[in-house]
Amino acid sequence: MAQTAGRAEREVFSSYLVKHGLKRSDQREAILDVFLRSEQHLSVDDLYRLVKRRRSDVGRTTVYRTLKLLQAAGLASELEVGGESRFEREYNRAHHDHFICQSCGSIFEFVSPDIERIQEEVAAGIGFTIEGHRHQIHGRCSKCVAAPRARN
Amino acid sequence: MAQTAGRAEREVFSSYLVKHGLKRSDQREAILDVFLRSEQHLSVDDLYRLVKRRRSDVGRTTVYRTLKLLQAAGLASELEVGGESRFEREYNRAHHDHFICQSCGSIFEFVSPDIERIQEEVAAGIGFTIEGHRHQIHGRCSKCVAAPRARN
DNA sequence: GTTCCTGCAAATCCTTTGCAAGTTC
DNA sequence: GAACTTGCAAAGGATTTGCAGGAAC
Repeated sequence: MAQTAGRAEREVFSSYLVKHGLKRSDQREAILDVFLRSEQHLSVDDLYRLVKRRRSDVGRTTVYRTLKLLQAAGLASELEVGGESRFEREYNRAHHDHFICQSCGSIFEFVSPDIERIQEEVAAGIGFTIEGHRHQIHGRCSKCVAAPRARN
Repeated sequence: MAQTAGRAEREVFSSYLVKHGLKRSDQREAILDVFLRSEQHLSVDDLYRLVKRRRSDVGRTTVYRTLKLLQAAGLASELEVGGESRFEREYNRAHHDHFICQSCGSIFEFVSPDIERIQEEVAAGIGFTIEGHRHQIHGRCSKCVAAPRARN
């Protein structure tokens, strides 16, 4: 299942490399693999540590470089949470925004066609052409509201 | 007018200092002054350079430190534009979000009660309690769409 | 006088870059 | 074999911190 889920992405990455005259490497495959299997919204360091467990000879630099490739190939997208960069899968995923719990750090995704539409209207009102947006809502998730022993 | 506009803020800052056992200083006054008079959305460096013009003996460190105080006193709030921290006046200002033109860099503010309301509804749907949010829309402003010679 | 402030330089933190050695095609 | 990759160490850029001297109260 996880294999299947990642197959398309692996092919996209392969094609991207070929198309740009780049080469495959074990490190790149390990990083992509870990990225695809892991939970969403990992920081560079999360990813680095996870990959390191599998191949102790991978350097942070390569993780940074590979993440750039994954972004360029449309497989990963970056978001910023509390001043920290995080990455999530991007391929074939619909646009969405994020709720972030200040207490436990968990991230929930949401989409609101209404908000998207109103954005367009407001933008049109001042002649602004939208190319993208970033919408993060922070607060407390239901668990943390119920049990208010905050993590920090 | 500018004087009048800033008077309340100057008093808030004074009270904040007294209340916390802190002291006034010429540097702090100069920084607050420049901050209040200048355009919105300045970077630390913008502010530093502007203050430096008036008092060449002000250090970057003091600008950083004073900005923290202004935030704590509720006079300034931080936003992040393209990986760069920027600061805007916060005191007695209504909540608003930002359009950012990728081409010329200008920032427009907007508010949509509808979006705010829908946010609350979506949040309520998953039992999330909102404490704040950050909503930035990027694209091209009307000027830059009309005259597509981009700045960068 | 005590406590707080300031600027400088040094230290962090995160990310990128130069480079020599190793891989891929 | 030519071109690309890698990891390390060094360099960068933004922000913070230690500290000795100076200012405010």
